[in-house]
Amino acid sequence: MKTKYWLIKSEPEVFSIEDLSKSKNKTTYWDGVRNYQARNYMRDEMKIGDKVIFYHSNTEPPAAVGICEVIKEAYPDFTAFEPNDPHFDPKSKKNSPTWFMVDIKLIYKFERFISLSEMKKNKKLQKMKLLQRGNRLSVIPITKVEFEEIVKLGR
DNA sequence: GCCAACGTTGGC
DNA sequence: GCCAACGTTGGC
Repeated sequence: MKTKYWLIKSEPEVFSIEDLSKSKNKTTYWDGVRNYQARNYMRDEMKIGDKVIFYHSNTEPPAAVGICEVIKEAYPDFTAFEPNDPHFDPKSKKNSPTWFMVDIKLIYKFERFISLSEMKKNKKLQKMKLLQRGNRLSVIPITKVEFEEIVKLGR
């Protein structure tokens, strides 16, 4: 199975890479994806061993902050079933869930965060969907070249 | 099936 | 805090 590469967004106020670093086994379930396209990527294409850039959105500055690995493939996002959860979705049923999550484990946090503006200036990263206008997806496929370029900058 | 209204995302 | 760009909802 060929390794795929992804970029996932999180608002650090909600869940930051420091939070992940402090989590048990540096592992978390990636809950709360409520967009069909992002869900399809997670549910249908994310496989164990895939590599993931962790990105901080809606903060100053927005930046790539570390790398993770997929350690569990898609299973139902149980937060959609819990009425008190901010991600509750009454349309998602336990016997036919709408929403899915994967588990990711931190590989390491970057020594140097790579800001969005730095990525915009980088020739090798120009085609990333992250940089395209109006992009709002929280799970974005990237290429191996893009992944390795960001890792090189952030190491 | 169209599309206006509304809600959310996320850079700035 | 603003607002452009989207996605979703629901009346018709």
